[in-house]
Amino acid sequence: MSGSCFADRLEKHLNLTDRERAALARLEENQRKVKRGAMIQRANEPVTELYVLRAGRVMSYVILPDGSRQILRVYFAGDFIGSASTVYRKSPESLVALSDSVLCPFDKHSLRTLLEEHPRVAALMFVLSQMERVALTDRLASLGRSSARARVASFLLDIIDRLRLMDDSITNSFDLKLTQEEIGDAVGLTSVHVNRMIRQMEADGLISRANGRITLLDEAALEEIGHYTNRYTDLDLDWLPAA
Amino acid sequence: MSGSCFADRLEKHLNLTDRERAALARLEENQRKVKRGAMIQRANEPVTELYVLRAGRVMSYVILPDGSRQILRVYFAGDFIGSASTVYRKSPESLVALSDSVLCPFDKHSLRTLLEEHPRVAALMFVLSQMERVALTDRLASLGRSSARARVASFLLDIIDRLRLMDDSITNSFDLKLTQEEIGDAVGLTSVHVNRMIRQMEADGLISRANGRITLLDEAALEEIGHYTNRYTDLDLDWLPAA
DNA sequence: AGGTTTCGTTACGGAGGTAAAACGCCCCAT
DNA sequence: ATGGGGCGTTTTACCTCCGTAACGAAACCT
Repeated sequence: MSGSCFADRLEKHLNLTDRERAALARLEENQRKVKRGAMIQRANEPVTELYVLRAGRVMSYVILPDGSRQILRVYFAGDFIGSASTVYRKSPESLVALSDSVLCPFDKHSLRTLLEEHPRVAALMFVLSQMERVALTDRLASLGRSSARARVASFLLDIIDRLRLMDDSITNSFDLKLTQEEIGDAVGLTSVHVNRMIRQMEADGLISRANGRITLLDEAALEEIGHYTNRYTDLDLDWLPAA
Repeated sequence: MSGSCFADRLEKHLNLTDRERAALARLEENQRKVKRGAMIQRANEPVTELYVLRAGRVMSYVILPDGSRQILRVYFAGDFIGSASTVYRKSPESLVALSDSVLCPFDKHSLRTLLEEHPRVAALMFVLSQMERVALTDRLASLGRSSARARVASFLLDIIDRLRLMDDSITNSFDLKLTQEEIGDAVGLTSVHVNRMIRQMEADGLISRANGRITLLDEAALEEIGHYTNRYTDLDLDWLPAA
């Protein structure tokens, strides 16, 4: 239990000092297991905790007053989740586990201690939230005007690129753990239409499916259809304060 | 020219020390005036600068390969813009001035110096980008499934709430500085439909218009229609490292 | 004044939503 | 193992909301 998956993730982008790595690993000392379907945070309820997601899958969403659900983001191991609760008294979104997961909870005041002792970590958190901001603007552009096909294509590509960021062993297939209705709630379509698009993409030889796993057969074509470009690479973090 | 509008903005939420205020004011020493319509950053081109927007209006957008434009956000005096360029080598979005504006540019390495000397500023920047992240998720929810009416209503409310955040003298009317086509590109509609919605809302007594200014007559009804709640208040920043 | 931009309005067509039902599949209880 | 039961998927028919294209009116520079 030595490693910190959060530290591992950050080290994809920059070098950490031993002290920083140790401080980040300390965030993952407490571990809480949750089962698939468990509510981790409920929108509009007070929260004080945030989490490193150590294993599993979690999604965030909001329910609009008309009852429709908008899935905001799917998180994977190594992601830093619930971070809006650092800023807001009440959680702006709900968090639910898509599969059995391991969370490492810590409260805002541990965060304070961490930031006081390791100023550079604050800059890292700024970088992470900028990356997430840009990812969200890409989703925004996708929801604004793109066709159903484009929405589904870019959604799938975004998922696989983020999985690859965490786990080098990912090739071109993954287990989504989302129903077609949930995909619809993520990209702003009904399950009926998501189904049409997926089956069409399958017929066109762009993807294939087998027992829950989706395989992307022609990513270049999907990128074309989805107006997608991977933004998770090509970072410039040289300006970060020296270790 | 003593004040710093960026510092003023931050002080709406928390107390700064004199040293911090001075350091932030230093970011605004260089000022560059740009005219309406001027391109400040172009998507996919290398950038090294970011800006405090001291006066005027700026919008960010992307152009999708099919030619459609998605306006991501409109910025006002006191906003911190182009901040994605701290993380990415190439700007993920374009920035253009909606009115004659005053920008205070500084490069990533000044930012580094600032963060090294004032660790708490890094935490502040984290907070700002979390706030923006949440605002974007609200827009995302609005674009996902909401009707044209809802999109326009929540867009107008978001604008006025952000104006109020900066300027207490704003009451219930503002000069949008956007054409109906631009509103459409922000909320994912055509100008034809934006026009239908605006005229309908005017007929319903929810808004009124006079020489470019829009007045929100019934904000409660607009909030209902747009599924909108103001997220710019009710922050919890007590956990921030002590000054 | 003259041209350009923005606003306003129309008719039509299409992409995607709605509703409903059948089908497959996994899981669990008997 | 086996037979439901429930969830997810697939399919159909119909309909609505919004986009497209086009044009005239108004507003706005210069």
